[in-house]
Amino acid sequence: MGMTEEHTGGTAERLRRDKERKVAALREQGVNPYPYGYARDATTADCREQAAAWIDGGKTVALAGRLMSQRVMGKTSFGHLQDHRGRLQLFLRHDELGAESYQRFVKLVEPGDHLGARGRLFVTRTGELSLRVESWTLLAKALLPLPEKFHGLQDPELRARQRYLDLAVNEDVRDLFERRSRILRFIRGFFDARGFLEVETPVLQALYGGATARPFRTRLNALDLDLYLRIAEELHLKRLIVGGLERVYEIGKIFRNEGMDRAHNPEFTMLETYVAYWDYHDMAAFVEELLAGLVAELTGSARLPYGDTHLDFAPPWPRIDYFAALTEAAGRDLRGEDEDALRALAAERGIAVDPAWQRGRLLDAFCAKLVEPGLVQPCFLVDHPQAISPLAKEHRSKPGQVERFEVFAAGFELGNAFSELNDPVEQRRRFEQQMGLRAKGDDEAQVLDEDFLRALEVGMPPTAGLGVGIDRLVMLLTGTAHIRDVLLFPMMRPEA
RNA sequence: GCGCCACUAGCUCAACUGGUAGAGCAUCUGACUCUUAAUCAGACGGUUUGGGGUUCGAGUCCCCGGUGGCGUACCA
Repeated sequence: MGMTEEHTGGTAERLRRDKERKVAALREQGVNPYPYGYARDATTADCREQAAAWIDGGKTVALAGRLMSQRVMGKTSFGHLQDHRGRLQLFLRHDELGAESYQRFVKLVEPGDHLGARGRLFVTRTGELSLRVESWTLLAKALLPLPEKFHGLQDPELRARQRYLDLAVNEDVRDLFERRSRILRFIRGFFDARGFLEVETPVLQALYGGATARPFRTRLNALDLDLYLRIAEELHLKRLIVGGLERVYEIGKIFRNEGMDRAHNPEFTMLETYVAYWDYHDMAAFVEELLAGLVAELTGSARLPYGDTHLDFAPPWPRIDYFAALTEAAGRDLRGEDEDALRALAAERGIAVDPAWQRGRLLDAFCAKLVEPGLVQPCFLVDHPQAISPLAKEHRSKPGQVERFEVFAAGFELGNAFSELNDPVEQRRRFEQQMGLRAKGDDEAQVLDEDFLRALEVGMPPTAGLGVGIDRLVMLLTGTAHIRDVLLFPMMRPEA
């Protein structure tokens, strides 16, 4: 054989054994490789901000973080310590730490381990702010290696599956999720400043509604009951308007049992808000202010970089009538066309349609294909057909249309809003219309909800409602092409 | 769903028309008291995604499975 026992197994196994051996050696030296805490008193960012003063004052600081690199040069060593605010170089000398501590750092510590380090700041000959380490403590020993230091972790599958590693080594990923958090914080602040109540409504529901989508099913053993995961927040939030809460919003997970691609994850975050006594014009102005504010928060102006150009969010944005846009894109007015004519035209234009779809959804297929991709600058597509908007109020002057808008930017639908239908008799008729579509095979058509109708019968004031897909908003605001990259833990097939 | 493509060491990647699987980083040993992709010398590490087939011979060609990427369809 010629191989010693020490060298059997793959590299991964050997890397792990080396680290386990180090853990054992540390314990033998009386060092706990997994202690209980560390009295950190500064971050690497604090060090950078206060560098001049702290160097002058000879201030001793205690940092904590993950060792990302290690350069041992005999009796001097360098390394980079990374905390959640950045990195700082560590400088360790044999004659300053003593043989035991120095050798322990050289022999038993590796990139990937968590350390606490105490010392004074100085600037090296090459000009890098560094910590001259006077004492250090192992805070947690890693048993797996970090990815390669120069190329890092690039495989998109590994990055998504092992987001902890991706976050540990890819700074731009940490930065993106900080921006996502800022976006959510800004939104909450915006609503809170205007007297909105943040609420939470059920995810598990006996009936699903509020959107056109297929649900996930689950089961409640205690009540021996089949349940659905919600596909929208709408119907519960409107019950709250009936209850007199007047201004509510919810930011929560929605689940839709449909395709996955770069713009769709089975679970995603939706913002919905409902405001009593507003109509959809009020809501449009509100959306303009919210999104312009968000863009300003992230870029300092109303302009958002987008490809070679930019999107201009300064209000007001154009209002584009649904049928006017459709007529222009299709080259003729589709309002008078019957289903057969629409199907023939779809076939002619290469637009895929489902045989179960009725007129309304056929029209929307044209819109999705011909109109929406061209909506690059922020705008509102307004006054959709009633047939595809069963929860929206009929338009006050356009027969067959409803008071609804969809917000578009970069060819993406960012939000959907309407003057909410609050006539319980008309709402029942619309539900029955939807149930008719279901019976004809459209399994995405909406389900009649008796309790919601009862709520409307108790009386809902005139109300405007809005839904915004947060993940898509984050994609737009951060210039991210794939929804996977704005989700910390995107849906993945289980590992084999 | 469908179509195309990819999968080689822990990570990032090589290996011509089929002919003994390599490198850098990481790891281990040694040298080195201002380095930073440290450097220098040496060593270890592989069922080439799994299974089957063709062939004297398969990382390479064929078939089936797994996972992913991109495109396409629907939904936010």
